[in-house]
Amino acid sequence: MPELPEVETLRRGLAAAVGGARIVSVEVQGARTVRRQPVEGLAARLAGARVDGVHRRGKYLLVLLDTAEVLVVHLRMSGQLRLAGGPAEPRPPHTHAVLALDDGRELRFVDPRTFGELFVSAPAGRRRLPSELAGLGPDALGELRTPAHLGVALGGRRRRLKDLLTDQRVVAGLGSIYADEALHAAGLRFDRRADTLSVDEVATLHRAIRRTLLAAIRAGGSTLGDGQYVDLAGRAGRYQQRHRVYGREGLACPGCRAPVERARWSGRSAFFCPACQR
DNA sequence: ACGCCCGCCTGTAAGC
DNA sequence: TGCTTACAGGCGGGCG
Repeated sequence: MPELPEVETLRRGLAAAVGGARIVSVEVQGARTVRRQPVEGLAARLAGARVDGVHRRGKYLLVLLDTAEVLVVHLRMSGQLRLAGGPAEPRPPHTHAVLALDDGRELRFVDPRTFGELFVSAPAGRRRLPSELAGLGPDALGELRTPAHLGVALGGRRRRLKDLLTDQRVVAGLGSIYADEALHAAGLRFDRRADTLSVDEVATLHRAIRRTLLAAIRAGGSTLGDGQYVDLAGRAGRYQQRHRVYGREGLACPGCRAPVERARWSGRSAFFCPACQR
C-alpha cells in the first residue's frame, strides 16, 4: 500500500525523470480514474503543459505544471506510476491513463482496484495547495517538525493512537504499515488513548515517526507480498525486510522475542508486540 | 464533534 | 480440483 515513503520515492524518481518534460497528450480508459472532472477537461489542461517540479503532501503527488496548475495523483491501494520508454512497450493490465511526453516516453497510471485517481487543480491560498487537499493535516515529515506539532495534532483526544495517526486530517502520510511500525518503535500500543500520553511519550512517538519514515525512504519504501507497490521502473522497495511488526503475526518481536500479535480493530488489523508496547 | 461502519474494487489465498 | 469466502485498506460518506 503506498504510504508516505513509497510516494516520496516516486516523487524523487518523477522529479528526476520527467522534470522539464512536456506532456503531449493524455489518454484515459474507464470512468473511475478521472472522476472529479470531465476527462476532456483534464486532457485539455494537461496537453502542452511542461512539468516544472514534483511535490508531495501526505500520500498525494503534486505534479507542478508551467500552466500554474497541478496534476494531483493519488495511488490509494493499488495504484502505480510507471515510466515507459515509448508506446511500443506493452502496457501492463489495468493501465487507466497514459501521458505521452514530448520525448516519446509515456507516464502510465496502472491501478487494478481503481481506487486511485488523477485530477487537475489550480492551487490557491497562501500555501499554493489544491483546494481538494485543504483538509489534510500536517505532513508527517514536512510539517510535523517538532514534538509540539505532534502534541497539537493529537490534541489530548480520546481517540486511539492508530486511529489518529492514520487519519489524514490529523497527520498526513501514515497508513497501516508505518503507523504500526512507528508505534512499535515508540513502545506505544495502537489502542492507547491519545489523552493518556505524557509529554515524553509524545516526543518519543514524534521521533519514532520521523525515524521510521526516513529509514523507509532510504530503503525505497515497502513492497508487500502482493507486489502492488513498485517504483517508476517497476522495481520493488526493500523496507519490508525491516518491518518489525507489520505482517509478522506470531513471529518474534525483534526487541524482546515475544510473539507479535494481530488485533482486529475498526474493521482493520493492527500488528503489535504485547510486551514492548504499552 | 466523535466514533463507528459501509461501499468502493480486484487479486490472492485459505477453507470446505 | 473447484468453488466460496475472507482479506488487504485509503478515503468519502453516512449514521447515531
